[in-house]
Amino acid sequence: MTKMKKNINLEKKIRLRFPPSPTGPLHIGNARTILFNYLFAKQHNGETVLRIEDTDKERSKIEWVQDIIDQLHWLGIDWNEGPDIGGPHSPYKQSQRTDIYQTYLEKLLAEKKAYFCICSSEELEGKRQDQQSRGLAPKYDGTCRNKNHQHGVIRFIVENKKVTFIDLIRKEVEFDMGLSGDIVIAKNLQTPLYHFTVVVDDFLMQISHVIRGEDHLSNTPKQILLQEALGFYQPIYAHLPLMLNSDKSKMSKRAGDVAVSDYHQNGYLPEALINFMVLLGWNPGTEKDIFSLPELIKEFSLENVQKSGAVFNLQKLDYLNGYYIREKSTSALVKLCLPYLPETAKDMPFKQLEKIIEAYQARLKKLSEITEFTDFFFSEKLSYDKKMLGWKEMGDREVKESLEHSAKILSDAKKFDKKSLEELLVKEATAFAEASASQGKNPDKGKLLWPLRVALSGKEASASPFEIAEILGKEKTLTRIKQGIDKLS
RNA sequence: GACCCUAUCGUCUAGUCUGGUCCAGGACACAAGAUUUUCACUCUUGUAACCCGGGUUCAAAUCCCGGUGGGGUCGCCA
Repeated sequence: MTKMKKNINLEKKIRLRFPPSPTGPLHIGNARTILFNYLFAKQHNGETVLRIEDTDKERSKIEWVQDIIDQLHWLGIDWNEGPDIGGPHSPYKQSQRTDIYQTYLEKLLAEKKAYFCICSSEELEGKRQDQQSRGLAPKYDGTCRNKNHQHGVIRFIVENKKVTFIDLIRKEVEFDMGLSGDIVIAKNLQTPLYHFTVVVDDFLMQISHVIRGEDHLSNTPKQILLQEALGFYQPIYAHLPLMLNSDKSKMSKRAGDVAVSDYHQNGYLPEALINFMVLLGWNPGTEKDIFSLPELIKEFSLENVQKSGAVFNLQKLDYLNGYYIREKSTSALVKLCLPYLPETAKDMPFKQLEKIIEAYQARLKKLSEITEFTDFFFSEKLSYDKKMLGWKEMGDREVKESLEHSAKILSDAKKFDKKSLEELLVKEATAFAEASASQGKNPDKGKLLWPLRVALSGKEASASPFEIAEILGKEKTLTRIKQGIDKLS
């Protein structure tokens, strides 16, 4: 199909992993990485594994595991194996795999490929600062390497050699590991650390491709050395460009909305978020820019992934969200908007709610905006300044006449649906403008329609008076016009 | 600081491999106009970029060299 396919080892099953760390709610950058993994796996008929990387006991919390699962489901992303559904490589939480890691840790120790180190944090920190101040790369000096200690943290002996690997996005990358000291792979036999658990699990879970953020690029050679020491195969790597703040710094360091749940709660649609995230670093090579998840599975390609970081641009997300909101059926949108509507909305007939939502569908960028847009449908008394009732240069007297005229024609109206009301009011508005215009050539329909609309909505901007009047019904419409008139006298 | 990655409109990007069709295309944002009682939608138009300096070539956004900028990593976090 694509050139990409030829690079893939077809003898091995395509298996990708989603490895979030439950130290907080699912991060948008992580979600994007998972999305790319998901698309790649699906496209190649591969399998996906959700693996919870919770080796840091202090920072990991079960509630975040649930958030990760919930938000991924909300986005429409699923997996073949995971802590929630089990699978042949259970368990899928690293905190439950301590025995497995211990076996491999002992193997490394026995083969003298790792050793115990008793250097204190303070000592290490002092040496690090000293090295930095002398312009050297901070690296462990190997004090404990041949001391044969029987306790302490476990360090892996990093060979002094060059490690080269192929990255699917960046081609060949080379690191001189002589620049790196021996790395700590476990605090003790029961407490393994990231580099070690990743390598062991990727092997045991038979992961074929590791697609992750560029921040892991310089971690890769360490993990490759670990794979070699353990006799594991090497997965195929692809490092994605990072998601950036507007100041171009790494997005994970930003304060503000970085959790998928934030976007979820603020009324963004999963379709919009998916479409937005994939466009941050990937392009289809065509001018198409609207993609559903199934389309992405077909068209995604690692070859079209950008090499440099991408700034997170909220305006584009808003645009996409507005687009997908407009694409929704009205009834579907009502259900989505319900959480943002007052309690009383639940007592309202569904048909009525549909009319309200329909009137605002094109104006919505986020579901949450529906609250403010439509609050006047759910309150009895409107509070607005009487000055707002006047259109352009109209004085109080003129506004009052206008509203009284509207009240009269509306109370006489036989039909109260928006189409009939529009016909009736546009005709009347034209006549009203012509009658009151002393010298104006173009009848300004605003003279009748603006005061009416403001009296009904209490807002500078709203849906048309025809739509609002239909939804309000005759009685309420006339009451509001009366309330408007009362403000003027 | 060392190492690694990277560099096209304000932002996301196409084009770079295989130099000419690119006085650089699309999208968001912005501006103007049309429609319109308002806002929004929709439509039309516009502003706006090849990091810098050399070189190769008839010709460079595209190839080469050298700078510079940005990012990441250097943890008993992941």
